[in-house]
Amino acid sequence: MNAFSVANSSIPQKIDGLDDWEKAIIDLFLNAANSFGLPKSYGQIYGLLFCRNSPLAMKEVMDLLQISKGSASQGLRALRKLGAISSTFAPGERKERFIAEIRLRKLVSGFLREQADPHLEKGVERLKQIEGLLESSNSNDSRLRGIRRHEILSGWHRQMSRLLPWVKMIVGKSDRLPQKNKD
Amino acid sequence: MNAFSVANSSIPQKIDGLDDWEKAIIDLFLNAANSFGLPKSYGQIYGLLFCRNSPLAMKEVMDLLQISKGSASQGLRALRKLGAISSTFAPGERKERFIAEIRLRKLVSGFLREQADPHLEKGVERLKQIEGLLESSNSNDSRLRGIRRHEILSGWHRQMSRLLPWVKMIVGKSDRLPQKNKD
DNA sequence: CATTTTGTTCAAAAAAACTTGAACAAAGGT
DNA sequence: ACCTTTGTTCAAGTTTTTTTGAACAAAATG
Repeated sequence: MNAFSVANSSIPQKIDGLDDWEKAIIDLFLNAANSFGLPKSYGQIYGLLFCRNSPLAMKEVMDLLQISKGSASQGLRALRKLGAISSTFAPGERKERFIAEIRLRKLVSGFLREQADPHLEKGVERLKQIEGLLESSNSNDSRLRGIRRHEILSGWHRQMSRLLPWVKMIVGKSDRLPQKNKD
Repeated sequence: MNAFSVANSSIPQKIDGLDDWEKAIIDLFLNAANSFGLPKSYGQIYGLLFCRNSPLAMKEVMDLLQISKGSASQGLRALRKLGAISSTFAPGERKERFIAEIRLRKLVSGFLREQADPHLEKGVERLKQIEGLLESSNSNDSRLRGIRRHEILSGWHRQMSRLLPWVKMIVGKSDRLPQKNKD
């Protein structure tokens, strides 16, 4: 190993203030966000905070990920609403600093609260609307079909309403990581 | 009620071969598909089939929903892959006819099989990739952070792998509809 | 074999979603 | 009061996804 080996291409790491493994994790969350129907930038932001021990300010997020003010602002706000990140104000400082929530149970329940629960509520309205349309239906065989379908949808709605609380409870109930018990 | 009342605007129904309640249900599934990250047209197609007792051919789907050949073809194929619809060939006929799967358990498990399971598999690869990057990391405090994060992600992966089978089992396990026991 | 029916594919058009950056507001500091 | 820092909002620009329809293939029919 001579002095040149440090410049060797096999040791890339930390080009833009991000380690290679951090980039990989950020990319992982970018893809995950996508599959959850969230904007890619939300995934990047969460991924970055997930990697870090200390809270980051919005400016740092913008610079490290090279995303715009608007994306950073909206992403951070949305993630906080989801309960995926939380913010702290360092004493004396004016700027808000963000940190990732890493408890899976919290992440899942936040996601379900923001995404699934509203749908269940809107579902109730929808069902009522369909009932209404069935009332004012000339009573032919179509109406009976409609009533059947309404029953099926009501059943689904009931089942989903039962399932979600279970999911929220089950995830994270199991053993925590065996290794170090730092918390 | 005189002869004019049948033309009254308060009795809309069945403009394009679809009853009002059917349009409402189709719209419901359109929105649902959207929230599941599927194209709207998939929702419409499923919604239409959900409403009907007898199987529909692709042409009928196209005409009733006023969507293109391409959308209908791709939508029907994708929905069948998801297990959300099944197809039959009427005896003697050449054309395929489609019918909706209405058992929630089947719908959920099909969706998870197609959407969630692949992600879990890709997750294993990702985790290995990150391990790799951590190997070739100069052992500073960043490396330790990386190892921690890798552990956390592994834990999440394990938990999700455990959760999904539960969800598949739980949904639909409960009572079927109380009313008529026609099946 | 020519024709009709049924269905697939895929490049281009249309629509939807996401990101950007400039304009604006609020809160300190000097 | 003025400047700087921090953050929000939103119209316009960019990217991604979805839809369309024309070209193609396969199978039955006369």
